[in-house]
Amino acid sequence: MAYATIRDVAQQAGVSVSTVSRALNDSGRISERTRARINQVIKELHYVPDSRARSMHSPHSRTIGLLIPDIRNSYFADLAYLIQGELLAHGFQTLICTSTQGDSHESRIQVRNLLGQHIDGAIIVPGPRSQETLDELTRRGLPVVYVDRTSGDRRQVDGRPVPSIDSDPLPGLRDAFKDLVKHGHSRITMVPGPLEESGTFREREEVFDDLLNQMDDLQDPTRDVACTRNDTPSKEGAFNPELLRQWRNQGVSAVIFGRSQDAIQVIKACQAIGIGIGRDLSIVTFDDLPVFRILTPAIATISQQIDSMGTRCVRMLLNLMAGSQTDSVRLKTKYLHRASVGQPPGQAGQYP
Amino acid sequence: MAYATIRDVAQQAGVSVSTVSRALNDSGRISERTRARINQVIKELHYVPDSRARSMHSPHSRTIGLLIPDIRNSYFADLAYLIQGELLAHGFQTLICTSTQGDSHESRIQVRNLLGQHIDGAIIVPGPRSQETLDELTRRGLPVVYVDRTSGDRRQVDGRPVPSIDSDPLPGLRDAFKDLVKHGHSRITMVPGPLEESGTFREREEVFDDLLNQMDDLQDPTRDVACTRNDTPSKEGAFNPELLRQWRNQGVSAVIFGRSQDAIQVIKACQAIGIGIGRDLSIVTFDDLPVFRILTPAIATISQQIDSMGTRCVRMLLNLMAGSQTDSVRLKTKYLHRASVGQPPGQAGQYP
DNA sequence: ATGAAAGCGCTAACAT
DNA sequence: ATGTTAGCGCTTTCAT
Repeated sequence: MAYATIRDVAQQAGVSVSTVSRALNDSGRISERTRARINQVIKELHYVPDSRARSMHSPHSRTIGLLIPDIRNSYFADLAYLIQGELLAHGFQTLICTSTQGDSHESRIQVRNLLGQHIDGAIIVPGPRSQETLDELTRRGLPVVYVDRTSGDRRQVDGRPVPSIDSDPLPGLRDAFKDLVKHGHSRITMVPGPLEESGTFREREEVFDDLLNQMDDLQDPTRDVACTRNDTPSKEGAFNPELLRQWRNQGVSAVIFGRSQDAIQVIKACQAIGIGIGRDLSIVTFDDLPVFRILTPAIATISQQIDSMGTRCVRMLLNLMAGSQTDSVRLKTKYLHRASVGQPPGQAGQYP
Repeated sequence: MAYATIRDVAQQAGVSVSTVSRALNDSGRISERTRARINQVIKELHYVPDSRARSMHSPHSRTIGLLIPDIRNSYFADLAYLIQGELLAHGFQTLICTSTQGDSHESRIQVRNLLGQHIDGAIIVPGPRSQETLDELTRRGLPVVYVDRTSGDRRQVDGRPVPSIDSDPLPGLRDAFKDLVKHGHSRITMVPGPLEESGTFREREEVFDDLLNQMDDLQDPTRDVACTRNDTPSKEGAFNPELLRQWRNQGVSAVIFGRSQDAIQVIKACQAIGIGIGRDLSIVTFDDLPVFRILTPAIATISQQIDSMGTRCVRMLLNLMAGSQTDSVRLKTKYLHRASVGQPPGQAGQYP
């Protein structure tokens, strides 16, 4: 139960604590003999240096905080996995904090905990909590990197913006659009995701709107769609079972989802009431989760380069901690066509 | 960048450090006036007490280590989520450590890190690493609970066994068996999962074998299956694409998976080569992941009560930390029939 | 009710 | 090459 201390080791080895400390850190000169003796004792006593006491001297705790909305989402789980691995490779520990999306009380506690640990930096997926609590972190000039989402134009105490790494929805969204049009869809709508939660969802919606407008001159029918969207009862931007009926009434034949959870909801709902995905309704969603590949039909996705997101954000943070200026990064999204995109109903046989 | 210290607060408030400390801990008597003044200064300075320095006095760090094999597995992600939430509710921080399953070097580092943090206890999903590294934790008499799997009959330094909470495969497996037989299957096999990784998989296999033997008197055909299994080239127990051909040759019409990953592999493989699940091949798998509900056909599962597993293991650990004897717990598994279980090919129309 | 002083486990000057 | 001494930020006697 009782942890052995450096003093126990010193005593047992018949040397002073500082000698043991030196042996621990390879600092200063030590005779091979005493070093061997000390290591011997360390083994015997199963001594492990107390990293807390250790970190009180250096300004570094070699611990990075990772704040993610919900680890149960496989997208974030992947991200966490990658980040923890990368950090470990650089000798840092990761303190993963997941908080229930909405619960600002809980997230406040989490942030407090992080701060209390005197973390060296933080990697954050900004959620709705951001504005309220994140200042607590950035205020002190703690190196922080935003991942997957940006969060307005938050600035650190020194006036520098918090660098972020996220993905540019345009390339993927554009190609998704093209693919849908190619398949004959003219009434396309979007379920962006909870708009109030992150600017990411808002941006996806805006880009979608822009694309619609650009198509305007070429594809008259899509015009209607823009109107369609305003009638949407889910102002929040998340999916809502009511939407299915509405789409049917308005002749919407394709939907793009800004958030995988919503897509999954729709897939379930469609299965329940017998709407054939890829036939009655074509869908595309952001985030290329493993699930989407094994569903029948497979779901077309707009993939974010999650691997490089994970590794690069760590690099960015380490850069920041080293004091160098670090710019925000946008990764390209990539559209992956799959069978969930088919022709609109009533056009069967028209197109290969 | 610089964190405010208790001294800064004391100075600013014009009191001594000990007074501030008292205000922080609600210990001792303090006049309302100074307390208010101190809290005021704390706010102004954004002071957060250093939990490391704090925990050096009490023998408690109020931090629990959580060791899980792979956070990307939604089953473990769920578990981690539940556990972290429950611990937070009890005022504990969770240090989540995920390590690549096989990498014993990495897991050793992780364990070192945990130990260095002077964690108050640990919740562990024992993996292959167990035997080698877990002793490091239990040896000191650190309160440890095993979750989801047991790990041989490891004992702590005081001779007490490490309590574990896992699930009894029998109820679910028995019902799965019944259901398969009811649907007319007589050649059933199992892919238990990586046997060397955990006794859990071995147990599932053994229970499966027992069930086969029990059926022996009643159902002659299942006898063949027992033989089938021994020919299996994957001694490790994990799925292997070769198996599909083999099953076809041997007339295996139903497979039970001890591990969801293997089931997912098979589903993919079947899709690729056009084997119809629930028609050509019936499958059942452990772990009722969300994926299995939305696949078509939906996959029959043997569900573990993950929610109570998550909350109860925390209770067990807290109990242990409080010094009380704690027994191991086995939760019941439950079979959930879904469309992935149909009749064997060639018997269509025979059974409703 | 508050302050002074000792000490938690460790590191980092200073000695020697 | 090793020991002594002072802290790191905090809690906790023991005084006052």
